[in-house]
Amino acid sequence: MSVVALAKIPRPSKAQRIDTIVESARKVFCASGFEKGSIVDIAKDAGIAEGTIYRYFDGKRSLLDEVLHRHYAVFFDDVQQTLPSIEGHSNRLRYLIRRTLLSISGDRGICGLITRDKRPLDNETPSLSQDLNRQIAVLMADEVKAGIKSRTFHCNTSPSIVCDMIGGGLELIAYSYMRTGKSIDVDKVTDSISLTFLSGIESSDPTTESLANLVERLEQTADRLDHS
Amino acid sequence: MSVVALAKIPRPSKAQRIDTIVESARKVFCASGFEKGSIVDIAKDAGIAEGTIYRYFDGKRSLLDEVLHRHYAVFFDDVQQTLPSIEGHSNRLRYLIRRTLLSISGDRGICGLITRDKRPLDNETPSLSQDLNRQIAVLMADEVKAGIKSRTFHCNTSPSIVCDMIGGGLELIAYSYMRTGKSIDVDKVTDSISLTFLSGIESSDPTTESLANLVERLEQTADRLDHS
Amino acid sequence: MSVVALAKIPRPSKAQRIDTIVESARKVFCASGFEKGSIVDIAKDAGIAEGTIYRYFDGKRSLLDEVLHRHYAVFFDDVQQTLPSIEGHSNRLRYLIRRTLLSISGDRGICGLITRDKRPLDNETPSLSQDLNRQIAVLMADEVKAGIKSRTFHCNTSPSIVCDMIGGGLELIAYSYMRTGKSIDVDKVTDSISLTFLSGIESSDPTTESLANLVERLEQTADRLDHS
Amino acid sequence: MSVVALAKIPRPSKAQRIDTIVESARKVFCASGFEKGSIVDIAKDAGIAEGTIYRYFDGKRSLLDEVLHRHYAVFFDDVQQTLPSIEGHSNRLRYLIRRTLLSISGDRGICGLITRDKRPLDNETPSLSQDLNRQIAVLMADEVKAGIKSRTFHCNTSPSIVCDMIGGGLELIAYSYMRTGKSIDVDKVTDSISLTFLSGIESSDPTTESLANLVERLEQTADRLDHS
DNA sequence: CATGAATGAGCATTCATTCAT
DNA sequence: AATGAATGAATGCTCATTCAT
Repeated sequence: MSVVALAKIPRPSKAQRIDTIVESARKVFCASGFEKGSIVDIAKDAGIAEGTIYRYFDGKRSLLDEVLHRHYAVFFDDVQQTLPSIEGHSNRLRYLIRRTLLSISGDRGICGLITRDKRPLDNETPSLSQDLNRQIAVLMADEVKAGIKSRTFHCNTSPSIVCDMIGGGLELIAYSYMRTGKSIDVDKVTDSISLTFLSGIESSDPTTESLANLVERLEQTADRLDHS
Repeated sequence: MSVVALAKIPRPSKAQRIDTIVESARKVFCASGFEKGSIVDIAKDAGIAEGTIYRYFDGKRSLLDEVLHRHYAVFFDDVQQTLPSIEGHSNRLRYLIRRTLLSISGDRGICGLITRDKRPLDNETPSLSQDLNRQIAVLMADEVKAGIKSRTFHCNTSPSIVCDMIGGGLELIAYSYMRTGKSIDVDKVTDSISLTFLSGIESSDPTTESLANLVERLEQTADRLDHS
Repeated sequence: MSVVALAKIPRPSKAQRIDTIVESARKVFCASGFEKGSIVDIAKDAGIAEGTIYRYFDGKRSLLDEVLHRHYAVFFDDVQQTLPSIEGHSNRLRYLIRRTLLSISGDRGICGLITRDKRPLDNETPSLSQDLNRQIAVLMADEVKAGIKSRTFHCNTSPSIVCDMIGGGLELIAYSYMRTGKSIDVDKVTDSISLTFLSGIESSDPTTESLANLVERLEQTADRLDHS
Repeated sequence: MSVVALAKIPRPSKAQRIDTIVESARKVFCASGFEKGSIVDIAKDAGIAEGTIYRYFDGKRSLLDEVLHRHYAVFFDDVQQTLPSIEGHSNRLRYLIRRTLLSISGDRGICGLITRDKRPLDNETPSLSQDLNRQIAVLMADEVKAGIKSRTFHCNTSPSIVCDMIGGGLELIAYSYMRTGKSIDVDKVTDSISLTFLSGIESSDPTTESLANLVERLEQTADRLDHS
């Protein structure tokens, strides 16, 4: 190893340091949660002194914010670039669901962190995670509202409740994933959720029934023509 | 003061003691959350010494478990007595949703507690609350499965995902209730949720309609052919 | 040693505990000052755990307050009982000076503590010591004011400034005592201070003297004239 | 941009650097006190790195010393030039008092610093401020001693105690100024202090009494001569 | 010379749990 | 059985000082 090579690593750049710290924070918070994850542990994991962390972050909470921010940033960048290119409110909702599921299944650790530390309620500074989760919900709600306006969706239900059901469902699926570790079949789950809130689960709704009947009559007519 | 009068209160029975403690724990945990609610506060509220609590409970976590257990017991007693008397899987699901909403809106305090301390994940002893929430989910899932079997519901979706959506939706509504304090219109929300997962949000599909038209035209043609 | 005797010591009473803690706090604060004196040191000196201190005191500052309070309590009890029995404003001022000097020379440790931690200026909760020092100043100022009213003292000077001079002088003497450890001759210093602010340091004014001489010569002349 | 222009500022001289640092230290210490004022803040204010400070000063305490030293230097330069030109020990003492009061009221910031951080006692390196205050005391004490020698002052009191009273009084007035912000009427306070230690506060001092008596007897003698 | 990142000891405070009484 | 005093480990955070660059 040449002297030059040695000289190249000794002091990581500011960005590298921050990356190291955030990554260690992510690991520790994911493993122990925000409350139980200690600064000492993060410093140890990063191989630095506790004080160093405070050079880059105002405190524990700021660290958590950065960890979450980085996680969500990827998600929102992707969504903002992709969403406009999708036609149809149903399809766009499908995409949002699928993208969220991918995010969940792609980073089991942080998913657990978000899953646990989501509810502050009394904390002065609410965690970043709820804001971002809320943004996803808003994206979905906007889609539903637009869908209702364009008559794609009927207005028998409240958009916010539909989104609560989608969002809450995704959350529980995420949580189940966290606990069991059983991998998520993204496409299947996306289909299942989409189908449920699009068409419901009732088998005997009028439309479907009449469609079935019509098909049956069509077949009979075809048969008649065939045999004529 | 007579001896009899003295003898009447002197030592509360074991059950009474436990009741006192659990009730105080409920109050404190609801007010401050599990982490921030301290044993000292509970003991003070119960008018006893801290040590006494440890005679009846293994530790803080056990106390929480008992608080939650009692809360859910009322719920499940009610459900077990009412559910069998309701006909139709849709109606039974509706009942479960409505009953859960009532439980949420009826005890804002404990709802907040459950809402916050739901996710342990790494704690040795996982909170009781998830088990009980899970039981509600199981009740719902059973209903959906039975509905599919009896052809009331179609099988294009997964029962567990439907239940995740219902349960998750209820959770988010509960959380929103906790944060805003805005009272829940139980019947309206029940309708909205039921409609969503039963019939979906899609208007009658244009495709289905044109298909009907097409069939009609085919039929007319067939008729004409028939009668020619 | 009997069993009974053994049983008598094991758990010190609440008052004893507090005494132990306050005494240790006094020692530590006197030795290191308030800022540098640590709770750990106090606990160690008292032979107890840090947490125990917090059972009896709200925090570090409360401990200091108690230490100072106890110190001043003796002083003020004494003053309140003695002051009314002394006649004459000069004598009462003398007593206050002397009593303060006794307090200073009698407890070199706490004198240093007060001497050092007297000036908060920006702290939210000002230390108790200034309040109490202020009380002494008020006692003295009241005496001076009453003296002026009764024409014992002339009104060419401001009572508050006289008291500042007495109080400030005592403080510097205390500080000097702290640094050198040289014992204070209480009576001599009392005399010196009293003389200074009562009569000042100017020699009988030459003008006054020559006037006296002149008068004497006039008298002698008068005598001679008389007897002639 | 020419090379010359660049070359003109690039490296401040050692003296300039020190000046910058000391001035920033003065600002920070005055604003936050010695303990709470941090090296980082000083470095930021000076627009340099923390490490640079340590190239010019041994540590935080040295910085404080230099700040105080410079403050007192102006004072002592002035005093040394003015004092010799004043006749009479009383007048010289008056001047010293007045000059000190001017110093106090002229720089409220550093006055607070001195007022607060005056008493180290156990610190390895005692603050410079006491030494300098002591020098003022020495100047005053010299004056008093000389006054006693020349019979201007009587020797019933100790010079050091008189100076303690003057110095301590000035200190308390300074502290009061710091706390209230109420401007000091330099001339009035000077008069008040001077009057007090020169003539005392007793209205009926023996000299005055005997003078009154002498005058009375003089009048009586004159009367007798008149009537003889 | 100057930098400023890194250090790491130090501190006040909290609280679930234990155990002597 | 009940008490509640005592424990002491654990935590987030500060900052004077050092030293590699």
